[in-house]
Amino acid sequence: MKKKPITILDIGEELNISASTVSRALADSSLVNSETKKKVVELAKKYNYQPNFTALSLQSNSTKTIGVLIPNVVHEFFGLVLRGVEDHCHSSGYSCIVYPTNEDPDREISGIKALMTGRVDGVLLSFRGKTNLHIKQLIERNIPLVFFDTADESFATHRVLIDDKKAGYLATKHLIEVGSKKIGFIGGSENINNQLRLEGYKQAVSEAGITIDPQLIVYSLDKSQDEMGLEDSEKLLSVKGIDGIFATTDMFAVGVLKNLKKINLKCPEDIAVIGFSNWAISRVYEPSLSTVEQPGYEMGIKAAELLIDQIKNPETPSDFKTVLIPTEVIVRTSTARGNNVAHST
Amino acid sequence: MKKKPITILDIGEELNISASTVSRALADSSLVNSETKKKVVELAKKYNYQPNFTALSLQSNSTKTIGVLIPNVVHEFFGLVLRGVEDHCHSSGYSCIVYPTNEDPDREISGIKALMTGRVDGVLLSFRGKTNLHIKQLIERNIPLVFFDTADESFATHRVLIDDKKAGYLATKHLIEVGSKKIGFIGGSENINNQLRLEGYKQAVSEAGITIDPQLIVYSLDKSQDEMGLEDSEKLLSVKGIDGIFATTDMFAVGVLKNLKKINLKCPEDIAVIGFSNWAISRVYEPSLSTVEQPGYEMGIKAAELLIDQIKNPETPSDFKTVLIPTEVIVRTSTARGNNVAHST
DNA sequence: TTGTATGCGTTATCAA
DNA sequence: TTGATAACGCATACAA
Repeated sequence: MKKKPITILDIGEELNISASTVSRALADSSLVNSETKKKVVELAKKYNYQPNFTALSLQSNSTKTIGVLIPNVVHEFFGLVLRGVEDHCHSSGYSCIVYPTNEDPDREISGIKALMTGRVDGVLLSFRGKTNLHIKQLIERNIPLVFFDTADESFATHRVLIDDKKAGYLATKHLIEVGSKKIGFIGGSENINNQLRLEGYKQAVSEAGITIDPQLIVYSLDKSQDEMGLEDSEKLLSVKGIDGIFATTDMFAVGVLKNLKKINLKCPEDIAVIGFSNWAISRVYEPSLSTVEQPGYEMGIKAAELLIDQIKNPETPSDFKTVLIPTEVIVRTSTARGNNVAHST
Repeated sequence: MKKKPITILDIGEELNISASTVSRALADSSLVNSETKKKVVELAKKYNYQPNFTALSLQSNSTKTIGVLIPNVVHEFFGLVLRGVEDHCHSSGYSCIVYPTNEDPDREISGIKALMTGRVDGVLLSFRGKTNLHIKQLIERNIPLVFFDTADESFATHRVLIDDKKAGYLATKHLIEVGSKKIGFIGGSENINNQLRLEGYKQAVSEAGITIDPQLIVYSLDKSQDEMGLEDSEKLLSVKGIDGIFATTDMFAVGVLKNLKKINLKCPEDIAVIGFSNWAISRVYEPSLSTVEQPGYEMGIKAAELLIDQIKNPETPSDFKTVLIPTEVIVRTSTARGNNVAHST
């Protein structure tokens, strides 16, 4: 039995004035008698009047809400992105509808469809492929759209990314600097981020005059609970003389560290390991894990900022930006050897 | 320049029929001529017509949306809750507006206020205190409300919780079973969950005929990045003869394990350690950490289920349920001693 | 200073 | 079988 919320009409009736006057009084309009204004405000307070959000939206044609399609909410990086998005939204008076897609194309499509019905003023989206058609429809409807984390070049939108290739390059270069010569690459899945990180890896290896060895490059298909890629990293570690590993996620790097203990290889002495993302576990694990910072919070803030700016300035911007959030290598114990010092951040 | 989305009126004009007929045709009403129906459907498809969500909401007085006030989105447990909530919502045709409150009372209050304007059909809320007044207003407005994780007894609502006292009891009892006699308790903050877990701890200790020793009970105020409570657990470990520790979070338990290495105490041989929540890190860390499962996903599913049921059956239910999601002790290396065996889950 | 009428997009009711 | 009209709650242009 839903009790009907009080409306300006109810207030007007009780005061024998029209709804418009109530509306104006509540908006503190200068055209309204201060006596009646006072009465209205008092009554509104008494009944704890709240304007109906849906009516406001219908009339203003804006919902003050954005949609966020995010691959995973149980994830340190994406969680940070979401927190950044929400922080900026909150300070701009916006709300977020969150659609965790769990990397399922069907969920992505149904999310995009839901957002095409005018329930949000804009969309934040991590592009995972397979949804091109629906994204196109979104853009055709002129619904502001900003990509984060991954983007499709073919769409004219703002993008907020990290430079994955550069990050992969820097991580690999760091391994080379601490003396690694036979460096393995282990990636979680063959998505675009990991492909770019692999390109960076290849560039760094080539620049160092080392031949790229395909048997050192592994994509793990491990979809187990923790996705540590234990089996695949074991295989990688069996390559003779391997003395460095770049893993595209911290979890995979930890999987490597675990396997190292089993086969009695010492890290960092025998083999240096670097991960990716700077998750809590990289700080906590022993040995602590060198990694590449992936600033999710900043990415979320920036993406929300660009989106809301675009919502507020609806004339189609001619200059779509690709914002690259800076990353950096964080050196910890797992690569602390040679003339390098471990920072225990 | 926001392109106006197409409406049933537009379609009607083009076909020289009224909006009502279009509406009926789209609803596949049997009262409409199959010829015109066909035309309408075709045109709607051609223009990719989507009914305006806001108008639908205003007219039906329901938004098919729920609000979720959640303390933290960068958090394995709450992330799982959110995933569960979203999964159930998705399969019931609902969307979620997420308000991460970051434990900030102001954010909680502004979230609740935002939800009082009719933009959601119901609210999911983890009660953190200090917002009693606003929650009361929510209830007075007959907005369906379900508590998860923590609840305030004074409100008549459904609740989805774990039995924290029992969980604390079982964790401590497990330590006793593996031979611990002088057991420390370390909790992250003095919130209601931790207080209940402490009660369980006390009960188990007392039942074992051990006197409760206040110096063995510590609440850490560590608000550092990782909240491992390193300093406080160090203090606790300095108590002579301590041979078991129950930490109310896995992160704190890991902090204990780290400190043990420093002072050359062996786990589980010299001291047994059990955490709480069954986070990924408890499986990954070495030694692997015994812990108490805290089923966030199930909690989210159940909470969303109760809320949406209540939304669909608006007559005020007389029997508010308190659903306790079952928990269990997960035994790993950190307590594997005596006649116990480590399960490496 | 206030009231009336209109529109936002849709469905439902009533009339034709 | 279809159309006109009201209603959802609000803001605003126009009339008084």
